[in-house]
Amino acid sequence: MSKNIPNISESEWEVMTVLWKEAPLTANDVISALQKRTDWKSKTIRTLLDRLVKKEVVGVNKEQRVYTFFPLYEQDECQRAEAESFIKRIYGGTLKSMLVQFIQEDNLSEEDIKELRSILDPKQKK
Amino acid sequence: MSKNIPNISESEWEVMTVLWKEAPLTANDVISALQKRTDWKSKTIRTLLDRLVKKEVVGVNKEQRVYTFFPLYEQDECQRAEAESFIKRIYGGTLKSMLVQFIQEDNLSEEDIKELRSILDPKQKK
DNA sequence: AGTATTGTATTACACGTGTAATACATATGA
DNA sequence: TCATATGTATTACACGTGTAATACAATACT
Repeated sequence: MSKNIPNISESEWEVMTVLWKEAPLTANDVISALQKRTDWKSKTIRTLLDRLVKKEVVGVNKEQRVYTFFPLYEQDECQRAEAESFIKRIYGGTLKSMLVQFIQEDNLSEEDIKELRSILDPKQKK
Repeated sequence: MSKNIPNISESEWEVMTVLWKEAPLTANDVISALQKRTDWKSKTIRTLLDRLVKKEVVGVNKEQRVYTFFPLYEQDECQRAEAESFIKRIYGGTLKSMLVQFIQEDNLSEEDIKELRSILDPKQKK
């Protein structure tokens, strides 16, 4: 079982996606990447990075004068952790009830449904 | 399109589930219901109720001396709103990628998958 | 009628988060 | 060598949330 992953706030999550795409990166690398998508000031992003380090979600290499940062958890495991707690909180624990709602409320196109079915299919012949 | 639903915090969500199950209820009703599942003090629950009222997620009837409370949004729409923002935040926007992960990581039993497939099926013949 | 009880209203306080600014140290360029 | 730029460290501050406690008002009991 994966250990307890600290909470990652919404803004922090943005930072993580940058590091998950590529790491290690310097603070400036992260700042450049994020400033393409957000209007955060560099100091703000720096704060987020520091908080992630303090939370031990991000590691830092201080051997050079300019530090480099890298994720300490895989994106998958963080997503799974978030998904589990989300589903428990909002749907009482079952992914199924969530899916049911999505389907019933017609938020999925025929296309989507076809795709979902094909994702499920291979599992059949296990 | 459903209007903008205010943010409902984790604890507040607990309160909402009580009101969604049955409403209107007095504060004491809500308190009793929640104290079966949590160890919150009555004052705490009262605060949560008041905050929900202030946020206009819960309505209150003050015609009697003892107020009664009731939800102003359906559970479904709140769930959908949460789900959408969650999926966008964590999975880049597609329910599919979330499902893929769940399936690939073997977090679904054969049973679950069979059920999901049967939920998807009826839609086929639309 | 006076007091205890029970609801409602107001206030509290710490911690996380969003959103930085300021201070400090070191390397770099003039 | 001194000023400047650039990176890191520290500090700030408001708002939401978790978690209540205290104050106030009206009813109910003695």
